[in-house]
Amino acid sequence: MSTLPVRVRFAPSPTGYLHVGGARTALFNWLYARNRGGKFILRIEDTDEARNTPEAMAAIFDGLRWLGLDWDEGPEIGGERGPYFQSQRKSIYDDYLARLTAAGRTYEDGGAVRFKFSRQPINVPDLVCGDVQFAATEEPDMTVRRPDGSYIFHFCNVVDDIEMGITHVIRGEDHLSNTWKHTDLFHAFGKHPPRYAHIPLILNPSGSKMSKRDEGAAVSSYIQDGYLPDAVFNYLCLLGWTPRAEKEKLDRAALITLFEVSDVHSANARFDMEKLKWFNAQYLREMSPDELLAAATPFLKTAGISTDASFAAAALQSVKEKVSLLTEFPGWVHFFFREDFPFEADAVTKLKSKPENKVLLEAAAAHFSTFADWSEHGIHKAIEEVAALQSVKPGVLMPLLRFALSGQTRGPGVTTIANLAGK
RNA sequence: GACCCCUUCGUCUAGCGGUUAGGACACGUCCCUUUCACGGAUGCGACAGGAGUUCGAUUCUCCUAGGGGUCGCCA
Repeated sequence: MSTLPVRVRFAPSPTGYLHVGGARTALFNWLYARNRGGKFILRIEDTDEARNTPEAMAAIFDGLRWLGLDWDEGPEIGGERGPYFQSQRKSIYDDYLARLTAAGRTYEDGGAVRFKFSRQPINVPDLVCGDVQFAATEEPDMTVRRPDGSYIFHFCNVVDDIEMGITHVIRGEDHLSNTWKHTDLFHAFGKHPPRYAHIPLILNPSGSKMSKRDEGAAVSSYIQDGYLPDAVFNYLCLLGWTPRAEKEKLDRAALITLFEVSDVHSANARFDMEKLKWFNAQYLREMSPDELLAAATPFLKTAGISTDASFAAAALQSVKEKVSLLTEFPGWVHFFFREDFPFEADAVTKLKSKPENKVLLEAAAAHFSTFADWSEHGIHKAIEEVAALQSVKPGVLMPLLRFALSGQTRGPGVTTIANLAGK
């Protein structure tokens, strides 16, 4: 048994946005490397100059970093086997092409260079799909270099995997049908192909491939929509893989320990935003007040709410089990931070229709103004006293007070609101 | 069209010849409760179809159907 140190790579092309499927591929590669004590390499496949954009490049880096997928070799990090941009590796490709030509495996065709397939049956052993047999091909020989001297994906991909010492290729199943071509190339170079693991695709809720128009296709959308990286990380793991554990909510350390690439399924999985939201809510709830304040502040700021107030962290805590996304916080806590908060129109009409409500509120206000013990306990006691004086149950007073204090019919406990808002 | 992968509740899945087919999300009901939630309990709900192998198929084989993917001088 070979015990080569594991070297895996994520090789995106900077031509659009970071696709959630790509992120999941990166995630599985990362998990595998971390589980095996190997290296996770980031390689940018930017051979198609016309389609590359700086924005797409930034989206890849930002998305991976947001998810906590740090790379051991690659852009901005460096490494022994660089450069890690294919656009900077032309001389290496030239060299490999020369070898192929010396072996009599290429020919020119209209200025382009084609690779002569072996036209033998090819077996692709796959850690996920098992042995996949491909009959001798009848496809036309594959172009590896364009007339302008630039190289084609399949060629660069194989050359780089050889040069970078990649031991395991974990990638989307959409590449499975082309893998025999890569195997043929490896053989032509006199190399053994790496171990392959083709992971299932992520489908949209209607069962077709996720595309830019589908909700949640871009990793950036999760950042914007108020998801937590740990929640997305956890959920993505569960799409195509079931950790051998009693529960589904698992932290990174546990996921690394449990990860086993041969446990990955071979069937495609549909994306379920509701379940992701559930995970997000779970992770939100276990955040400390400081962590939550830090995470939610940008979203509150966007809504025009400053979190400088000393009670900001406590205000967020008071509603954290009511929300699933960071973007929902402003709608739940805005009244803590401003004097002119809006009142729900329907509720205003409904409450005003009962004249006794006015009497009750005025009585409460009068009583509160004389009350000294402004703690949750003290406030609760005061409310009970007012209720007793007015001969109603405290439960009648609570909704009125909540509405007067917050303008809403939902929210934290009345005593909590009153206490945080201050006398 | 050819080739490749896949097929268990609505969704993600457990299962690796004998199970009352289990769990999670969602949904229904009940409890808790000053609202909204959380939480707890409970319910609804699946082996695509057909042959074969076997004492016995969700599980193994084949066929059909369906879904997805690949067949570029895109990656």
